[in-house]
Amino acid sequence: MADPSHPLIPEQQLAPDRALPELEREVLARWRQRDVFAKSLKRREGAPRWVFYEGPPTANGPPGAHHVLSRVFKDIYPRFQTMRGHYVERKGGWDCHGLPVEISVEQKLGITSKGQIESEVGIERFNRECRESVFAYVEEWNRLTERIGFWIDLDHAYRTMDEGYIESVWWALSELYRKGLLFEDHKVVPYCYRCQTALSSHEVALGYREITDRSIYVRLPLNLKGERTLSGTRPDGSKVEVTFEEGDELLIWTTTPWTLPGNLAVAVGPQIEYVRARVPDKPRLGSAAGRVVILAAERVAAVLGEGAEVLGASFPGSVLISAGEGGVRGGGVFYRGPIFPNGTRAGGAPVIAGDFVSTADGTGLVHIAPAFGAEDFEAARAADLPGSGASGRHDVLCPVRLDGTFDKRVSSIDGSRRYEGMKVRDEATTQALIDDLAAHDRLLYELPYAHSYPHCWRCDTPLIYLAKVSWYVRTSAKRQELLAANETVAWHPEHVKEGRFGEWLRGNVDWALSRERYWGTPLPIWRCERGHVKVIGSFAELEALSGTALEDHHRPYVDEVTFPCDDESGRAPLALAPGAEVGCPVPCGATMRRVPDVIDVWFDSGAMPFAQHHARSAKDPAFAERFPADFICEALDQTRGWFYSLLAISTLLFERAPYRNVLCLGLILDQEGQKMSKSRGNTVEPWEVIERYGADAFRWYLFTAKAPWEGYRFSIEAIGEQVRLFLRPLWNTLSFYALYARANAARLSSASAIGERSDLDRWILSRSAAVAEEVCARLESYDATSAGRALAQLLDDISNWYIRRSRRRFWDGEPAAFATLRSVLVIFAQCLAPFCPFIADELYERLGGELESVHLCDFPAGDALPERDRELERAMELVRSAVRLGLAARAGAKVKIRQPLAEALIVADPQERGAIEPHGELLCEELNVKRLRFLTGAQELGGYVVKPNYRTLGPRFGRSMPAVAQALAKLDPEQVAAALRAGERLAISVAGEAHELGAEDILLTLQAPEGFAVEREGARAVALDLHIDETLRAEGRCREIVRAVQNARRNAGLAVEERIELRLAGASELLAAADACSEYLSGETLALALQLDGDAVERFEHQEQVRIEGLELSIALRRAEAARS
RNA sequence: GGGCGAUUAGCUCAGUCGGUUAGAGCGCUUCUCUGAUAAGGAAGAGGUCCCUGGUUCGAGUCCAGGAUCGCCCA
Repeated sequence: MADPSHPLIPEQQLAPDRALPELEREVLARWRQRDVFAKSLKRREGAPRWVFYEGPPTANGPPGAHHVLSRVFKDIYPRFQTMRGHYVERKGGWDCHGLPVEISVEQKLGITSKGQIESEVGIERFNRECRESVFAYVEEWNRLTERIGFWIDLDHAYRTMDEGYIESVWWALSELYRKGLLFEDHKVVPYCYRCQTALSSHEVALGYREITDRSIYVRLPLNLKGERTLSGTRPDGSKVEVTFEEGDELLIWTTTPWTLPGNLAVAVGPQIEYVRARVPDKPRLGSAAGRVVILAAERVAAVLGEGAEVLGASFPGSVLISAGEGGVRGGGVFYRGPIFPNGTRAGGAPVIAGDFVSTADGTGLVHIAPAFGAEDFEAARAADLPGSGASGRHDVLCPVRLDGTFDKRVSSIDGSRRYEGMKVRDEATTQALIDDLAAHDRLLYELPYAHSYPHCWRCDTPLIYLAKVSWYVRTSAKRQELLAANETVAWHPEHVKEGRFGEWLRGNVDWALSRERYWGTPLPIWRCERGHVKVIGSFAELEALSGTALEDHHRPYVDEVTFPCDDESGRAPLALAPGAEVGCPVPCGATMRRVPDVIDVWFDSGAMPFAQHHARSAKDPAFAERFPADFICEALDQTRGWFYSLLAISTLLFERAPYRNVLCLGLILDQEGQKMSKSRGNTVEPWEVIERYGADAFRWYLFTAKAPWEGYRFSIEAIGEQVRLFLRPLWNTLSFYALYARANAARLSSASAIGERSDLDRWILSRSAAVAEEVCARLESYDATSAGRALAQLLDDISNWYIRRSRRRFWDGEPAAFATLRSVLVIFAQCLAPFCPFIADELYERLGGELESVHLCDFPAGDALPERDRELERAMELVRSAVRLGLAARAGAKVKIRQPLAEALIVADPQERGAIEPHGELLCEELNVKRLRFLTGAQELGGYVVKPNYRTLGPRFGRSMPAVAQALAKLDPEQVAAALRAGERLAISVAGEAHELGAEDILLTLQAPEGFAVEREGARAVALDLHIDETLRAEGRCREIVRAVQNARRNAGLAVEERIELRLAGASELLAAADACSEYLSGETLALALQLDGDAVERFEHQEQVRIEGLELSIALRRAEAARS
């Protein structure tokens, strides 16, 4: 049995320059062969679950660097939690439905419009093509997933297009319907008339572009004979009276002239102040000069120019309002409508209230076309206008057809010309409308207007907003519940909770579910001609009703399933046809047909907690055991995507949040901070990174470069740097261990006892325990970044301090050193396992780990860790700081480290001295000095500077702090130092008052003197005695010679443990030095024979000439074995 | 236009509760060490902590306003 605390002799030497990608492929093969992932799960069967949900990607395109990002973060925490003793199932998933899939198929089939799908291709073939293309890249996804070490069960991945999945979604929808949370309504949606489809919000976001539209100011004459005086009240209670006259005009502004034929009303801000103003006589105001128009007081100057005459006092918008909830009011004004004939009755059109009206631009009066704007729609409906689809009505005035043309109702103002068939956003149409307004004296003027406007991201057609019928989930009714559920979630980063996500929930609107598309989960809603609705919750239910069993519930098959309506209410509700509310037979008996829409794909993925297990009940154990998730992780853009759809569905169905922790990831940008995109050509291909540097390097970079939600400035070089800084030194540490363990094989394998651990051993063991604890705590709180940085620090401690300082002991084959290094490396491998699963496993394997893989280990914690010795850790910190100072002092004095010096003077307080002194030998070696001398006072090394400790004194003295600082500056520093050292308190006087200061209130800093080999840091300093006597000089030379010989050995290609014969010749000073230390020299260089003479050294096969302190030295050496034979 | 986040050395990033000399790594220059290391050590150059104002004895840190960038939304 392999005890990690005992030395182990590796079977083979490890090349220091081992190619990591190749190593990783071997580790992968080992995992496969040993079935490690399955075993890691098996080991934890019956343990408490820690639940992970996979947010399903779509596999119809190749995976990119950002997918690697999310997949490695989806890997590290489940791996960690498994090591912590949890049972962490990881079921894969694929998002199959949706527009991106449809579009790739459209492109493949060479079609460009929705119409062609039905007329030329047919839904059956189209969906078959979709089904096939969904997994076009699934092989590459699988390959990459495995290669980056993302352990997830792809063999049992859920797929949103599977029959079982769809049935679960149907169940969810029928539940929502049962709870009254699924309903049908009009809604204004962004719409592409070329593609003839509504766009989802994130699609709209893709297409914003800066364009210049023609905006116009339009005058709408009041519908008024003579004059009329209206009174009103301001919010502050003051009364207002204003008289309108025949000929007064409402002034509106629009950037979309084509929406005017849909006009039903004008909205004003009830609390905005308006005025009657006379249009001045200016060229551009042309024919309107002298007219009286009504607009917001604030906008007069901007719209009419400086100096426009304002008639009378201003009045609040509420005065104007003529229609509101419940229909037409008593007061207010009307204007002559419709602006363009549009099939509605001519007469007075009302003024209504609009909260959204602003005076930032325009006139403060907004023309309202309910079918063409979401705000228009809401305002008109709130005012209960006919033609707004208001309560109980389904008569939204929408004189535009789905192909983006006006219908036959729309004509020119005088009725002379029909606009039917004209595309609404065509320039010719805009021109015709403007000409028409001008010809009828309605136009004030026109103004180019540059703004950001959404376009279809596929075909670049400017979008229009159009009222359409859609099915909704009534999420807004559960807003409080959604917010309460959000409260239970730990977000990483935290600000998402109250910020982006919280804001989104607070502004929650109902979830528009319908998509007029083909490849998606069909909406399970059937309706008869009389308007009765049935929502089907299972396939069996559908079969029972229709007698039809389907193998595939996608369109078009499901569209063909019909059944007689069994409604027994005796009423035909609305039937979508106005005025169709009539009686109905019992049972109704009319044919029920499916509503043709499919559902938003976000509903698919949001249903995954239960749908992935084909659950159709909250009590289904397969679901209930795995709900909610402990952890999910996706990019930040999922806030309104998956994060929301999961929360909404779970809250509405199960009244709780579906996840406990959410990790949000940022974007991957290129080096310049630009978004990566194929068109920019700045993408970094994952495979390139992996093949060059390996998956561990990629992972390590992503984990440790920065907080993952901040986004990455990513380049392949940045990953190379991580190899150089972390993975390579790590591998070399292992390689070092193997090298010396093998060189000392005989001694190590025969030694039964490890022997006593040195301070350094106990120090690195304590450090590794400290870091293991920290890594564990950080990973528990989803902070891989600082966990990884702590590990990097530990590696530095191991490799650049522990090993460097212990080289001699490794060289001598001291079992305690090997045992220590091995334990430390095993702990390191275990801590590193979730981060870099490949190299960690290789380390563990090479170190003779007890189990088949590091990934089957428990995370090192508690009794499994070496004992902490915090005092030792602290002492070593002080020692290393003294070393830093000493080395700096040497550099300052330009004395090489190889030259021994007699003495180092250490200034330290008694406590520090107590910590450093036991490690004096180490300090001497590192600084290459013979002795240490400790000084408690700084007298010999310059003086002290006394500074106030603002941290303690600031709160105490507040604004008299400067006086305190002044008082302290006046004291004699040496006396202060002496007094504090004696444990006395210090009396000072500030503004005539006496105060006492303790040691904690004073900072003593050393004043560094000029011209001495002294370095200081705070109150510590190290100085060096620079006097070099003959003994020291000879010793220094000897070390130079040793180094030269070692170089020669290396140049000769000798292995570290090979013995040599050595001959030196040259300057007598050097030979004398070599003679004086011949034992040391032979020992260091493994010379069995040493000859110092001026003889012909050319008899040995390797020789070289070097200069030491300007003196010549000839070195000749050969293998000792060669000499014997 | 609104919300969220970011802005610290040439580059990539730390910076705790506000505490008085703002750090690390990379890169650069010089030196040094080395029989594990593609490494290590020292010194140097390099900073308007985005700007302006405020709070405070004291602001990279807190507050307000602004700029720029990114994301989300209109």
